[in-house]
Amino acid sequence: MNDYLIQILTESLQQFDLDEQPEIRIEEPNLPEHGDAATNLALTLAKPLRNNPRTIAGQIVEKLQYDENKISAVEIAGPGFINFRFADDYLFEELAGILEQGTDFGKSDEFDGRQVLVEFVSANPTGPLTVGHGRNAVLGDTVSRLLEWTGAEVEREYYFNDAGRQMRVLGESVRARYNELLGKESDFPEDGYQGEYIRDIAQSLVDEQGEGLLDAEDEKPFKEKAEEAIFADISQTLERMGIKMDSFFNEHSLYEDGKIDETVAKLRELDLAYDKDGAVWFRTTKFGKDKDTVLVKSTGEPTYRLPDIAYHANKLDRGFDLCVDVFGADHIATYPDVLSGIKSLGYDPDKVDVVVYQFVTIVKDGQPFKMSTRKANFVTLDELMDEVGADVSRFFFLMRSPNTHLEFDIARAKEAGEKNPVFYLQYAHARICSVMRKVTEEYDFSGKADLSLLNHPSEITLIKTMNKFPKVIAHAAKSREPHHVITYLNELASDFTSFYHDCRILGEDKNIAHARLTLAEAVAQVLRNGLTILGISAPESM
RNA sequence: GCGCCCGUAGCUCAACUGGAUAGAGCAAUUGCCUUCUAAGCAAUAGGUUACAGGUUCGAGUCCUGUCGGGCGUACCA
Repeated sequence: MNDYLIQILTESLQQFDLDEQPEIRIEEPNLPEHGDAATNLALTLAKPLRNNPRTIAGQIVEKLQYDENKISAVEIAGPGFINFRFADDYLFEELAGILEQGTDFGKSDEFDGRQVLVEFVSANPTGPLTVGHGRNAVLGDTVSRLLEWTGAEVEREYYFNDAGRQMRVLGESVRARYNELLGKESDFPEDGYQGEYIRDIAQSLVDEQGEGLLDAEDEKPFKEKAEEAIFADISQTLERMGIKMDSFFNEHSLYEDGKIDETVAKLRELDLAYDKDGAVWFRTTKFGKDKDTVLVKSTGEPTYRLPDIAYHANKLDRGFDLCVDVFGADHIATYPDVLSGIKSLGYDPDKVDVVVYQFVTIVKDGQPFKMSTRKANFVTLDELMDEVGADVSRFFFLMRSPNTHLEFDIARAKEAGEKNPVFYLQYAHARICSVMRKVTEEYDFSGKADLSLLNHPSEITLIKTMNKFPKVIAHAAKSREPHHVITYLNELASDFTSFYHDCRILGEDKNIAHARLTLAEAVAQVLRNGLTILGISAPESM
């Protein structure tokens, strides 16, 4: 419809002597009196044409030729908006289209054929995933789903590093617990991981190896065991949330294939890297920073920035058209350096895009809950799902814009009723399924329903709301903001329940019942498609 | 100090990226179950969009400044 409006408006614009074609934007008015679609075209033309917007709007409308099967009215309103009203026939056609498209309704070709890598979670295996990782994981997965719905081919990747200091400390922590379990002296590392899971891992080592590791040369066997156990745990947690990674990328491989050294060498060639005080520095002052940044410490160990640059170069080498990174606001500082780095190396930084999300605050018993992985004072994702389930968890992580702090009120999420917004959507779906079951017992429909019988305001509103779905998905995908889908589904569910209360199906005349049932089926389809994108189930009964 | 993000109803948050009278949910008040799920519907109340300027036909949205909050600002990730 948008394309059609733009087309007829463009034709009408030919009456003017314009230097360049203005961009025509169609928007949806927030008041129903203002029609179904509107354009501010006349307002933007006021300046170049040096005329009053209302006069221009009049001239545009005067010459406008439109199909009355699609548009029933065109009005000029306010300062010079042109408002369009859709014809009912057009709406009925669209409604029939929704059912024809079925599980594909909402898909578009916005990102058609593009190869996209979405990197997310990327937590080092030092402990169970926490609620903070949860937001990351669900955002990454849902952004992936959105991109898939808009035509992209998506690979989900998990980036990790099992070679750094964190992992060494992890190994030492396990070793200390292991010794402890065997009644030996242990010096638990000062900044060690204190969680109970460390003891469990140590215990399994005792079970498997007995005292065999007491005189191990270093922490390596402990580290390896921990990594294995923790990764198994992480994968299981992700699976529970409906997340399946396509690839795991170990930072270590960048050292093995020489990419780290290569990156430094290239930066040196460009005079963007230099030695000072035994370290290698990245000339970030060239990119507008007030300080240069260390790439390789004097110990010879790179800082995280260097592998990050090499890793992104690697992603682009693999031929992806777009690389999306999902990370928390605390990592934002490295992002400009990575972009500067890959740009210097000759890659297109526009192909890298970042979803930054703000922190999650868990509210337990009305009190904010401070978390720290090392001190083992956290809420794990598994604990969260034990409490509220995967559907509710996903929904809560997605319902806010990534850019805003997320307050996760466990008590509220646990209420299976009114206060919990997830159920509102699922309930609407379950209700439709229930009606469908009952109606098909009572009636015997054959052929297609006569949709022109739908003329109640609630019915018309519902159809219009459904028609917005593909646009919402495309917008959410482009902006990488899944919360738009939730906002939309709430509106749809709300419009449906109004319809449900205003218009009965069971007990009505057969033809009306058939038309309304068809409408309800379409709503169920859209709800299902939307929930599928969010990774939330659509139960048939509750 | 500097950089990034944010400040919208009592609370948690939207607002199609500059459009018309700023919207939902929760909490509050009031109606509605012998009829397809009341996990619901309808209605009322709640606002100087932190503050002060500016840009223009038009600002919650853009620019400047002030105040308040979060996160960075490590040879930690």
